[in-house]
Amino acid sequence: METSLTDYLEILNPAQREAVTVPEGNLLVLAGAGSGKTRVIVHRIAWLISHQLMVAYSVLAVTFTNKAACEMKSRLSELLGREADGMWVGTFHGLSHRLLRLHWQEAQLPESFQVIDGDDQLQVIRRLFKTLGVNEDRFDAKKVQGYINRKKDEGIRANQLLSAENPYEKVQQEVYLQYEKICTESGLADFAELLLRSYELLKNNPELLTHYQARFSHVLVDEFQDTNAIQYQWLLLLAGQAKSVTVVGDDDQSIYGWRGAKIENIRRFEREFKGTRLIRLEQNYRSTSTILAAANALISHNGSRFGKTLWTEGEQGDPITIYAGFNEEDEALYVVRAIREWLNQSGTADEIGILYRSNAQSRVLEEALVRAGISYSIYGGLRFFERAEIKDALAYLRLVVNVADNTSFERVINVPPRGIGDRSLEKITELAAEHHCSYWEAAKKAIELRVVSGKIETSLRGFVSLIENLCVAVPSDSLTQLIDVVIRNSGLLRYFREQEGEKAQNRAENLEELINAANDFEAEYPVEDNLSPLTAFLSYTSLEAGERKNGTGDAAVQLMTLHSAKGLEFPLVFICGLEDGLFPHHFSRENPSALEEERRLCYVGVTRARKKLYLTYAEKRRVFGRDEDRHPSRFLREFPEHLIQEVHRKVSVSVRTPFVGSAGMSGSGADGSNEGYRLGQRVVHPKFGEGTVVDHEGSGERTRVHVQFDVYGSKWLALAYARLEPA
DNA sequence: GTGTAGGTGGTTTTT
DNA sequence: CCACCTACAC
Repeated sequence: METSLTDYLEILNPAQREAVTVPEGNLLVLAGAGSGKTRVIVHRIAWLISHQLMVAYSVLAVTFTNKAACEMKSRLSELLGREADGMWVGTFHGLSHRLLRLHWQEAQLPESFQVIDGDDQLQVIRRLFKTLGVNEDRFDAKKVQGYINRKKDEGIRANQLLSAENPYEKVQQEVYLQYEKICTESGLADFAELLLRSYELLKNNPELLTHYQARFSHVLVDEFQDTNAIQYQWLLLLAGQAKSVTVVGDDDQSIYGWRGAKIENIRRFEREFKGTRLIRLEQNYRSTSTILAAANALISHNGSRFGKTLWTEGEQGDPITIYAGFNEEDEALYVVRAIREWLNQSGTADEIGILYRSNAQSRVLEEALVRAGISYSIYGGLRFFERAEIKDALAYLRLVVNVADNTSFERVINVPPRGIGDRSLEKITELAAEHHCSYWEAAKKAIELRVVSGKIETSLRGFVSLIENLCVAVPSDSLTQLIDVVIRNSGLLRYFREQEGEKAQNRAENLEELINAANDFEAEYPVEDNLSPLTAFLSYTSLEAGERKNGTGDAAVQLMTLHSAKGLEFPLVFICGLEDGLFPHHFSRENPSALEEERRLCYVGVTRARKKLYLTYAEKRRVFGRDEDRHPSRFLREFPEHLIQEVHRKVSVSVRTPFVGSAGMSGSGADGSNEGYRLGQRVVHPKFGEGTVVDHEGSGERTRVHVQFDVYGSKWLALAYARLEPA
C-alpha cells in the first residue's frame, strides 16, 4: 500500500484534495451530483490514518442506506489494503442498534429486544385500535403510524406531548402512549425507536457519552441533507465540543423530507459546529454538458438553495429526448425500442437504468421487456425478509427468543391453521389481561384452566410444546438447524407444499431459501459484540430486509424508483411517467415545499445519466383500471428547449384501439374499424410463426407492420402481402 | 374454524 | 387492476 496515497491524491481535483486533507476541525462539504462525494469521505479517512492524525478505532462513518454503507466499507478496505478494523461504519439505524445491543441495560431494554419493521409496527397499532376501541372508520392506522414516527423523529416521547384539545390529536396521542407501553412490555423497537433510544442512551449516561466522545474523535457523515432532527441531535451530542466532524451533502438532492429529513440541518451545522470550514465540489465527472445544463436549469426553479452550479469538462453529447406515449404501454414500447437501438450499437443492458416515481409503474415496463426478450432486474416491491411466509417463520423464532412478544404470538398461533381461531385467541387475550401476563403465559393457563374445548386444547398443547422444544434447542443447535426445525415442525413448509398453485410452491421455496439465508449469514457475519447468532440474525432481517433485487440474468437493465436510484449512475437513463399528478405526485400539489422536493427528485434522476437521457410520459394512463387523460409534467417545461429533442410517434396508436385495417385491407382505420391489428397484439405468420406487433407505419395499402417474431426475430412486413393473422 | 366467492377500497417515495 | 377483507357455505 505504500504506492497509494500520494497517487490517490493526484487523481483528486483541487477542491477534493482540499477537502480530503483539511487536517482537523469541522468540515462541511457541499458536493453536487457526480462530484465525488463518497470518494472524498473515503479518501479523507485514509489520508487521516496514513498521516497518523487518527487511528481506525476512532472513526465513526455514517451513511443513510445499507447499500451506501457496503460501498463505503469495500472502498475503504480497497484503499487501506485491509479490513477497516475497529472502525464503525454503517447506517444511522445500524449504528444505533449496535449501541443499544452493547448497552441494553443502560438503555433500559431487555437483552433480547427485537427490531420491528414498518409492517410489524402497523400490526401492533392495528391491534391497539381494537383493544382501545378506536373507530377504524375515522382513524387510519397508517396515519397514526406516521404520527408516531414523526414524533419520534423529532425526539418527542408520548409523555412529553402537551395534551391536545383537538379530539383527533388526542386519540393519536393516546395511541402513541399505549403503543410505547406495548413495545416496552414486548421488548420491541421500531426503526425510529432505535434512533431515539440511542440518543437518550447517550444523553442520560454521561460516562458512556464521555467514553464515546473520546473514542470517536472523527465522525464522518455522507448524505447529510437526509438527516432528520433526532439524527442531527445524536451527532451533535456525540461530537461534543471542539471535534472533527466531516459532513458531506447536497441540498439539491434532499428527497427524504417526508421521512423527517431536514435540509436546514446543513445550515445548522455551519452555525452550531464551531469553526466549520465550507468546501464546495462543483465539478461533475459524470454527465455530458447537455445533461448537466438540463439538470441545472431544472433545479434553478427551486428557491432557498445553497447555491452551487455544477460544471463539467465533458463533451456536449446528445440532446435529451422527450417522448409522448399514447398510453403507458406505448411509452413502454418506446423505451424498449430505444433500448434495442442502444444494444444494437454495442451498448450493454447493465448500462441502462429505467427510473420511475412509483413502484406501480414497473409492471407495464416489465411486461414490455419480457416480450422483447430483454433481461432486467428490479429493485423494489417486496424484499425477501418482508414476504409473509418468511415473516411467519421468523415470528416463531422471535417468540422463542422472547415469549412475551405478543405480536409474534398472534402472528403464528394459527399459522398454519391448527384450529385455534378468533374465538380461542380472544379467550387467550382475555386471560392475559386478567392475569397481566403475556399471551404465551395465558395460553398455558388456558390449558390448565380448561377454558378451551378438548380439540383446541390438543392443538394448543402442540403449539406450546413446539415452542418449548425450540427454546431447548436454541443453545445447542446452529441457526441453520433452528430454522430448518421451525419450518418443518411448525408445519409451515408442509402447509404450502400441499397447496395447489404456483404461489404456494413459491412460498415453500422461499422458506427453504430462508435456510440458505441463515447459512450464509452464519458464514459471513461472525458473532460480533457478543450477540447470539439468533438475535443477530433476527435484527439483520429487520434492519437489512435483504436484496430487493429480483429478475433475470447478470447483464440486465435495472428498474427502480427514483428514490432508490440515488447514488447510482448509468450511461443510459430513462425517466418514465413525467406526468402531472404522477411526477410531481399529486400529494405534493398544494404544498410548495413538497413540490420542490419532487423537483429535487427529478434532479436526482436526471443527474444519474452519464451519456444519454430519455424522458417519457403518456397521454393516457390506466389508473385504477380506468383510462385517464394525462398532461405532461411541469418539469418538462423547465428544461431549456435547445437541449431537447422531442420525438413524436408516427401515428396515434393504442394497444387497445386497432390502428390498421383488417386482412380485407380497405379499411382506412379512421372510422375505427374493428378487426385491425393493435400494438402488442400476438400474430401468426405461415413462415415465421408467432410474434408480437411492436410498431407500424404507413396507411391503407402501404401499411407496414413491425413484428417481433418469437423465433425469427424482428421483421417489417407489408400488411397487404404478408399473410398475417391474429394469433 | 376453515375455505372461497364476491365486493370493496386503495397506490409515493424507505431505514 | 390488484390485493385485501367480509360474508357466507361447509
